[in-house]
Amino acid sequence: MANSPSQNRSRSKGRVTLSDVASMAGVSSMTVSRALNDPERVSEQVRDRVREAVEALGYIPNRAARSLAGQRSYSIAVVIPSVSNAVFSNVIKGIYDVCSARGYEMLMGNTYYSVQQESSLIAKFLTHHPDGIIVTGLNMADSARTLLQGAGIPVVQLMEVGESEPIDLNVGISHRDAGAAMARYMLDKGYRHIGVLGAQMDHRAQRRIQGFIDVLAAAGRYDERRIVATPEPSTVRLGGLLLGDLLAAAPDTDAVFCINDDLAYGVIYECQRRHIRIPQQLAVAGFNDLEASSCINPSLTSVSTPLYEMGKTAADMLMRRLNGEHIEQPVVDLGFKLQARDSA
Amino acid sequence: MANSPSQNRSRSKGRVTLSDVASMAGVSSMTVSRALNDPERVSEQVRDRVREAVEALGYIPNRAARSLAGQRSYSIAVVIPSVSNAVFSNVIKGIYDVCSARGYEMLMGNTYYSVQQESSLIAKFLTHHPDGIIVTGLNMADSARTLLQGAGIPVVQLMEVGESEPIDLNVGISHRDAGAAMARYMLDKGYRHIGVLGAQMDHRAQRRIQGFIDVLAAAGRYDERRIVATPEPSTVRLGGLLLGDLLAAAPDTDAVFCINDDLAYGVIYECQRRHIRIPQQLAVAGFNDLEASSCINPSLTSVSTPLYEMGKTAADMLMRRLNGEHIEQPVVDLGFKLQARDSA
DNA sequence: TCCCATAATGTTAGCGCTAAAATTTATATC
DNA sequence: GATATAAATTTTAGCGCTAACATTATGGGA
Repeated sequence: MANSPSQNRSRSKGRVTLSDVASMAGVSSMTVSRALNDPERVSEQVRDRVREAVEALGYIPNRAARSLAGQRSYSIAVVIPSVSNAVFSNVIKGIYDVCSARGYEMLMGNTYYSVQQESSLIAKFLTHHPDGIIVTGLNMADSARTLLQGAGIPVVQLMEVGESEPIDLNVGISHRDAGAAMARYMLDKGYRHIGVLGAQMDHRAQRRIQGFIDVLAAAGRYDERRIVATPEPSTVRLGGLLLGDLLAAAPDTDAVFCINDDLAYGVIYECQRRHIRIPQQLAVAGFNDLEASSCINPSLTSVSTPLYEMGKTAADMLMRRLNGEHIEQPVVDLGFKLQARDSA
Repeated sequence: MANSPSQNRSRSKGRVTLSDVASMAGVSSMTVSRALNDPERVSEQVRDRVREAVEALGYIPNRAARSLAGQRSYSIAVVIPSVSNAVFSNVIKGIYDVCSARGYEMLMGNTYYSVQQESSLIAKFLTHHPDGIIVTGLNMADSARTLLQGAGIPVVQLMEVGESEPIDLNVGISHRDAGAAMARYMLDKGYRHIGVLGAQMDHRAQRRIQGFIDVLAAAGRYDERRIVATPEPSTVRLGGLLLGDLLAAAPDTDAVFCINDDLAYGVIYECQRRHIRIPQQLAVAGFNDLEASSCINPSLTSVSTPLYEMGKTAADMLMRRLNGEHIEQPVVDLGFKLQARDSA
């Protein structure tokens, strides 16, 4: 009972602390700290005694104390539109794999595609004083941009490149180019009455459509009636509904570019129900090339985007910056690949 | 220059602190703390002066210091198999919505379906001294269980109920019952040569299969050849491959229960390629009732599970516990619904 | 008038850890 | 063996905040 920690009326919850470990191991608490965080700098025998004491006492380090004393949090903040979106869950995995391997924690938050939410989320996250922050996209509220610029930590803007000057680091693809590439592909294949289906029109989706439309217009094939877009969240069901709208407005449409694969699946299912043959009567293309796109019937022509790599690259750049390395190339365009399949 | 903060050689990074705000507002730092965290207890004029000073200085609170001084972290840890799984992303959204509304941060980590990873993740998270923790499932390594029991914080075990005694709180559904319900449904519909396709056989998937098989066996309809399972991660493509294996082993199979909807989609696509008519030649059922299941052709019979509600309920229970409320019902079974559609 | 309750604010001390400087101990060099 | 050098460890002093207690104003009611 004599050596039970903190029987006094202090504020402590009676947790086992570094100094408990230290007195058990017969060294100073600083030595224990080093034995745990920088073992090289401690003699082997001390290291062993510390390890024993840690195990015997069930010591769990306190990160809040560590952050406060060390003036860094060993965490990075990740601000994305929505975790429950297959696109972002792949990106997150890339970030996660790098961060967890380096001992960094991830603070994750959803903006639900709202710039206001994004700003308040960033403000909230900065109270953790993360060592770095990854945000989605290049366009954000001025308030958010100001916060990030003043935070004094590395910032990675993820998903898109080329639309505007990044705050700091930037990894992604050119959504405008990707949209343009798809338009050229469809024109090359001989389609002339080409429609576009869009939902949850975030900045990237808008850029894809813009790139697509610009090419159509340059070829004299732009027809406003064939652009069907809604701010609603994108779902498979919605793809079918939007196809209905498109065909009602422009029945002679012979090809349709869906702003993402989910919509395209919905379009394919709707065509099956309407007995519209793909691609003979209607060509269909998607975007992101999700796993199912190569399995569906007909297999879906889509734009393959390096989602996992984007996350991984963003986190890698952040880690290198945190290690004090110079980043020779602050903007990285990872490129895309048009995956031609049976649907178009 | 006299009032610029921390020009000395201290360890501070020159951040704006509470006492900077305090001296600008002409009050003590404790009063600023109260003005920010418990505004009711501070006079209106002081509140205003503090707010002005905060804005003028761009003060950002330091959560590490707050956690350390307050002996709580205002964060909850969430341990799930994989964020990049549609099932869990729905659950996460439920947790996230509750937590962020209450000012709690979420620490999220992936176990990638490994109990070892789960244990080390839990150990890592406990260093943050989260105010509560949500983990997936009832079965975990003994070491993890011991850690959680000793952590002295509320624990919610999520996704499944009824298999064993929970550590603390428990929200989910009975996967065994759900599997059994599906088996009974198929038997009622007259199918007699029923197969099962499984992948990424976590504890829940195993329970679903077990419940399914038990009912088949009781009806004298269990045939080992028709159980095709793999530990590989579940994908749409894999569904098609497993169907091939099943039909090779037992060509007279007339119905198949897929352990999740992704596999079922793959089965449907493969049947389309093989010109197997669903449900006439082969009935197909899935599990989880993802959004696309009602849109695919034929629409997929599945078991609808309250994913978002599970997350929300788990977080709610945690919050109530953290507010000191008594939880009269520590185990909550949210139930499931067999969604009969055209595929079976 | 005094007394006591209540509200508003201030003071003190310390949460558990680590940076930096100070000290001790081991090792190499002549 | 003395000296210089490096390695291992300890000491000191906070990091920025809040719990707990102390103090000071404010307002009735006797």
